[in-house]
Amino acid sequence: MDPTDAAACSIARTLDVVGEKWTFLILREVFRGVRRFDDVRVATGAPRQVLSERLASLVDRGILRREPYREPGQRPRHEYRLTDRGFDLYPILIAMLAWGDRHLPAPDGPALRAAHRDCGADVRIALRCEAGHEVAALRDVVPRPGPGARRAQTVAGSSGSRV
Amino acid sequence: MDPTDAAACSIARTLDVVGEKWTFLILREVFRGVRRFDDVRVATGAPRQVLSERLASLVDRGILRREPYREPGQRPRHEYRLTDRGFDLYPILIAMLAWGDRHLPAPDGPALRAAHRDCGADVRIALRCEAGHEVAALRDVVPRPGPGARRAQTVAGSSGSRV
DNA sequence: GAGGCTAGGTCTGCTTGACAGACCCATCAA
DNA sequence: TTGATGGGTCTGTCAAGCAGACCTAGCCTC
Repeated sequence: MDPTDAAACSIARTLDVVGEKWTFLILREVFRGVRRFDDVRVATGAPRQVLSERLASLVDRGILRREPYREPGQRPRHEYRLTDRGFDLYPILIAMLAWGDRHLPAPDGPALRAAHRDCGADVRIALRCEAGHEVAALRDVVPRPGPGARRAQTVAGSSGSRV
Repeated sequence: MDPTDAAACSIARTLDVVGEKWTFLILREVFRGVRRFDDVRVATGAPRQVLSERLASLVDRGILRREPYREPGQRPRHEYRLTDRGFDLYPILIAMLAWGDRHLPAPDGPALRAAHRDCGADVRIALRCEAGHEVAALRDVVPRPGPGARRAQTVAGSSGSRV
């Protein structure tokens, strides 16, 4: 895949929207229900300017929406909530959580879990193909060119043997 | 979660390792079987200095390993291969691929697919809890504090109603 | 009305990383 | 020896991050 194809690659497009640390940390907080500017700022450690800009960008791109609210005795304020489109980013965060839990475990165990609402057990990523098969091993997932690929190149051909 | 807890959060730890665009793009290429410095450079468009530094960092952190090889008539070279630890990052990329396919589709369709080796069908992320339940909706995944959380705070308590 | 408080935003100057382009070094073949 | 080149490093410029300070607007109290 050369940069021409990279433009058609969904991973690259996703990265254009969320491919940096602060954005992911903000999404983590919003997923957890932390929605106010200063709460997010304290939780993530993001500088105000960075946070302000990222929140605006996420709203622009339809991932978050600003919801006005007002507590008695205070001025009107806004909180940030996920759109459906934003909610669909959750698997990325769950996958990151899983990788970190497994490969970079914290001494006291994780601070955050993703749990199944009904039974409370931890939620994990599973892989399934559209024909309905369980894909048990990551090595059973292979990259293939899709319809938007521009060259007739074999994906794994150019650098020798398989992954 | 304040920055103290953030240090125990697996998402943040994962982001410390892979939380930026170039790293993900490099991983995409290596997952696809593109392993040589210049091939990765051309495919990702990364400047040499960035690529060199990121590759070294991924090797340092045990995600990639450098494998020497030598083609007849050429000097010794290295290619970059995934470690098992690196391979476990695949679900993150698959989740990104899915999000991009769905929310930012390319006009000609995706350039890259993740396919099931045995049957060729597209692989997708599914969610399952450790008690064995299928988690059909993302909204059935709820954040919970884990054992490493430092405060007795309720996760969703501080900003009002649920996500 | 004035004054105080503060949530969220903006500004300034400094630091750090990205980036383009150039250069460098080591290994091979002729 | 020379020439080619893969992978790396260097230099100067630009852009973003960052700390700290400042600003504005809406509310309340006096």
